[in-house]
Amino acid sequence: MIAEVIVDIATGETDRIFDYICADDTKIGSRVRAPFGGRTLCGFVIGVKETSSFPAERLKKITPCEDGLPALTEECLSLAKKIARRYRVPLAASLRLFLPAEMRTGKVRELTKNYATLALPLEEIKLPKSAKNQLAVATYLAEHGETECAYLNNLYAGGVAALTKKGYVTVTQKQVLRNPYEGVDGEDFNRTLSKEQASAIARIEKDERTVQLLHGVTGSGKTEVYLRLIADSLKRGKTAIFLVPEISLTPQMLSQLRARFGKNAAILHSGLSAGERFDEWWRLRSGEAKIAIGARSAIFAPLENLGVVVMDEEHDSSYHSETTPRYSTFEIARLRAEHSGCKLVLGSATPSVETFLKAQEGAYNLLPMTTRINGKSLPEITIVDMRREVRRGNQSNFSSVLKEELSKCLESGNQAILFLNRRGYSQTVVCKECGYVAKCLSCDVSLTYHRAEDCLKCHYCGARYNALSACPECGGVKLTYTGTGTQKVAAELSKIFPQAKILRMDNDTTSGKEGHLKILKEFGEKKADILVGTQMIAKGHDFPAVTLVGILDADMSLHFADYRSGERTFQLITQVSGRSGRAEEKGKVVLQTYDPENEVLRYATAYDYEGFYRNEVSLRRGAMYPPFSKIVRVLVSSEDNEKGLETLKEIYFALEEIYRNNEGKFLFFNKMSAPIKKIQDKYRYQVLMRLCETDIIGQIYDVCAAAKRRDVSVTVEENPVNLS
DNA sequence: CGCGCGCTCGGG
DNA sequence: CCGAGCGCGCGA
Repeated sequence: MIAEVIVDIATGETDRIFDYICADDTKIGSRVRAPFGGRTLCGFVIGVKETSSFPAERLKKITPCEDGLPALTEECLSLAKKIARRYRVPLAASLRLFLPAEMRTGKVRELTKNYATLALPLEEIKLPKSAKNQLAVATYLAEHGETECAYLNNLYAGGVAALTKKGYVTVTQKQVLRNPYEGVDGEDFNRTLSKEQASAIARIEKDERTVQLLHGVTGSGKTEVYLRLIADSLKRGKTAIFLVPEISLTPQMLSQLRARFGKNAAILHSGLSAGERFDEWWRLRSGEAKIAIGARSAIFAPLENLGVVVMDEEHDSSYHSETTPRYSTFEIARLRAEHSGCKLVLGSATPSVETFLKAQEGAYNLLPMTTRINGKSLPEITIVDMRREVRRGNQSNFSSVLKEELSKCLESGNQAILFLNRRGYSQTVVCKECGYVAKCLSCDVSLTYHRAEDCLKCHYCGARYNALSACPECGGVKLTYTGTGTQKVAAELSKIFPQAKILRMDNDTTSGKEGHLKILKEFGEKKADILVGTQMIAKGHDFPAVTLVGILDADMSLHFADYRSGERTFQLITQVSGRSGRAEEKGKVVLQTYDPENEVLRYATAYDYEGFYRNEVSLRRGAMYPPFSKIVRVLVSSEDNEKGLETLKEIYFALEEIYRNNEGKFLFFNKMSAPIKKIQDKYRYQVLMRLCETDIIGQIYDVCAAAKRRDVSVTVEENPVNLS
């Protein structure tokens, strides 16, 4: 037999089928070891046939990997082909999405444990009286049967080894699956469904459309709807995928899922060790687990026979892949749902404009959930005009209203969260004499001062520099630190409220993969009174004692030159406000802004999503922004400036030709250097386009694929999330 | 003249 | 992606 093999080298040149001689029982989708140009590579069988057109004497033989099952299902294979075509990546690159990384590197293997059994009946085992441990082991085995060696060795050191040597005990190796959440057991609040929840479920089941949009206010009980749909799917003998944003797989969430679904749920997330992830993946592949839960990559879970796909917080930016292929999780989710003939359920309190428009047009089924489960109203949001504060001589980050509310909150023994609406919060170093700004040598961005370590760091490449005592340009010593960071806010805060315990959460304090969970846990246990942080603290954590949320600079994200800034600001405010008043006491939100008349802020403080949406959609339609067009950026980057420029030019001329031939399909076409001209020593250039007809996107990908060369990376981004 | 490095090509 | 093969530049 001949196997058609894709070797696991993700480059254009090797992106084709290689024929190999294989055993008759070789299965499509299985992993193999393939001799390839002097070395042995991993490969995937994507087809089998009787004969090859390649000269028979040059064909080599593949050997199977002992996986038990083909790693790739037929659906995975056909999806991988679609992805490779859609994003113009080698098939090997799209196949990789479907496998846990540890499977390819071969670093992680099955975990095996040794088990001991008695080789002879206990009566036939003759031991000297002094061999206490051996006697004890033998007796234990006679009573309990097969037992893990590690357990016995712990109790009776050396016993097993001695018995084995004498032939009284046989030891066998067995594969065991690591169980990452063995200890996690939560209560299952098997709540009775509210009328609204029940009707949402009924309407989803009845509707014909693939995509269902649950638009529910914070606290309306969307999660319970998802869990019921997943449980229903299991009852029908089917499987399910449950996607959540990157950071929301909190311990609370996990214990709830564990309690509800037990071992039926496999959890795939970055917090797992490589071995654990490997085993969770195989539990899904083998059918032992039927629900895959995880962030965006869980959409590639090796499940067959899907009954439902759920995408919680549909609007969340973590669903956009940042690495090639830059797939859209939604697109893939819909393909999988369509393939299995099941529903794709999206949920959000603040759906993306694009999704909501589709729902309004009837392409998706819109399911509103407007009442909160606990019957309480949402916290009241007070807008504070910071311009007036400044006019009154208040230069600090805190308005008098916020200070007052903070002290009230602290007095009553409650907790507060202060939110800085900005990423990469920066305190830059500026020389007052010559205007010098400290910049990274590898990236074209200014450095951020970190007080705790007394150093300067680059937030793009992570490089560290010593703190400056004098200006390197003019030698001046009058250096100032501008901008506000969480550090500065926390410091100011402890001056105003010296008795309060303050916790900080941002990229610096959350080193280590579980760093932020630790901080959240501490705060949840009321070990601090105030939590100061960036976006990270906005996501669905439940802190019952929090009764005050302060948004220090609500309009920061409005000033990004990005068509999505209004949408993002609305989502952020809604999400952050949801942190206030989760339990008995009613919560408050103080929103500080320099632009109090801003429409987005007005709609957000009124919790008026539909108002915001109508306003936003008419703005976008007027300006022909997405979803009424598509923004495409081609980003060229290279360490070699000349080579990069050359590639850019080639791409630009080819694209220009497409532009000339399809003028009606373009709204905008421009070549420029990227806003950040250098990142990690790579020079960056871009071509920006806005398309009103998207059928030429394939041609754009083709041009970029053709221009690719050594040492130059070319990426195509559709509606990019950040344009740095 | 010989070796070293950089680029091109092929791999089943 | 990686190794083989070959061309050209430099040093004794």
